[in-house]
Amino acid sequence: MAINISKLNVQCADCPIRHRAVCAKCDDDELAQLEDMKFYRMFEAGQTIVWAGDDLTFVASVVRGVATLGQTLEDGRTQMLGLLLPSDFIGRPWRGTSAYDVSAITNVTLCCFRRKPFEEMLIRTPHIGERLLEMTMDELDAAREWMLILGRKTAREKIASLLTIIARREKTLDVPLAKAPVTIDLPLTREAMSDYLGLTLETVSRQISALKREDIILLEGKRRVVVPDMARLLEQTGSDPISHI
Amino acid sequence: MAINISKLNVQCADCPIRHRAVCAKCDDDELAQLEDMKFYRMFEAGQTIVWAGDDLTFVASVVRGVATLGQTLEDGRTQMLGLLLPSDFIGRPWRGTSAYDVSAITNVTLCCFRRKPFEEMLIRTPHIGERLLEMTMDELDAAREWMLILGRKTAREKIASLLTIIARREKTLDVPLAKAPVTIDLPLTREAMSDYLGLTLETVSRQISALKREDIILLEGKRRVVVPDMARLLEQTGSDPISHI
DNA sequence: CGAACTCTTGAATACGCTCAAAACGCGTGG
DNA sequence: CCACGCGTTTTGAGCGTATTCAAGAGTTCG
Repeated sequence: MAINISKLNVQCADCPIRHRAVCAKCDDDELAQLEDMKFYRMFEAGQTIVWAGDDLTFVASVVRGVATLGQTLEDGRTQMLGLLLPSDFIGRPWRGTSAYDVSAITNVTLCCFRRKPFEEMLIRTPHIGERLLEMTMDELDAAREWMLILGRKTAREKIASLLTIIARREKTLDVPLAKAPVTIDLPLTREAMSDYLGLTLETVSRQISALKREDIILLEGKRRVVVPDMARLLEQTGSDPISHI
Repeated sequence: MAINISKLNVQCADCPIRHRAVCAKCDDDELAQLEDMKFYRMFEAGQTIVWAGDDLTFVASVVRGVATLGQTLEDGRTQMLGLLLPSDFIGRPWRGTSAYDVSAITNVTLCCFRRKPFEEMLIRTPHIGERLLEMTMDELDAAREWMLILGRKTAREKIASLLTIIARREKTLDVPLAKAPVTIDLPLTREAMSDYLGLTLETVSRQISALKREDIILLEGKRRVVVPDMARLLEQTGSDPISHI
């Protein structure tokens, strides 16, 4: 199922996520230990990486590609819980099964560690735990930001919020208040957006059409959005609360 | 504003949350250091502990009482993000301002640490970081569970989910599949429930009335709910996905 | 007893959903 | 190169759930 290239010799030092992933704070010696443990796995767009409830014998960092974290109700309703971009972490130490569905939406490369050895290293290497704590707290903030969006925003505000959040992530530059046009490449189908926002795909489509009709966004193809004036889009988000760094 | 009893001499060894809070893994020596740093603060029901955006110079554990974590949109819409029960942690190390509103809904006692000394201790005391990581991951799971509820569940399912979650927390006993009646003391007003569930208070009231009409729950006063058959209530939750530990 | 809350219930409205059909985009094969 | 098919997206019409607005009942406390 997964293409498993156990020991493809990629040097951690050259790794694109070296300074943002769970290993970010590691010194040379610690990195060497991780280098020794790691193995890569690749998944094709559309493949499922794990199902909720399945055994998960490894933890991993996303090296390349985009994956989604989601949950499904028995009757098929689904809710996306997060986008996993390069450097994001998959799995939970000390837990043997995945609580969530994880799926590759583009081709994905993971840098994996078997869970047990990783847990042991986590105990004896504070640098890893410190970084993992930071990352987990960031995830928690992101999840709570989504709770506000899901619980209290209208369909239009949800769409505008999604666009600004993806824009914010693509350009790590912070809020471009300058009137320069911003281009957003959506890694998501309309359906994936609806799963993220707790809407139907028809509602997503309608709201995007409406934003386009009002010249707040332009479409280049279906998956590329140009925002001529970011400030106007931000007005449509229901205005985020005190922007929490 | 806050009643500040700086050095009320309560021994950590006798503390009701000794084994669940951020200090749970600390040995005697580490505990002595915390003992030395800590100070208590008390807030009365209804008081705000911090506003989103305000400086937060301490971190704290809830010792007694119930507080809420929430966020507010400019136009006044609010979303509750979590309930803070005894042993839960408030604040984020390395961050000087609160991202959220924190309010006491009953009288609350906090065990506080000034942020800087706590951060220093966090670095030199892995036990604290390990426990904080565990707790943060639990919070993240809880937040994601709420995302599913907020995004995909109907009003009735939301109410049933809230009741089962509070029941689950009150009795740390796991799912009482036995047909024994379960009593739930709601620490929340209808409005607080609506803030939690992303509904209006009228909808909350109507759904609770409906569950009562169908004998799925009984009310003893407004704030006490008796569930004669937990299984029947669980059926109303839209059935949680694969119950994740 | 009255004031201030909290909670319940009703009636009308609106927003997003469901069901349905058609347009678009893109790769494959004739 | 065009025809075909499949998946994605758009758009429409009607419906249903939760909201809004409003009034009244139930509690608690000075």
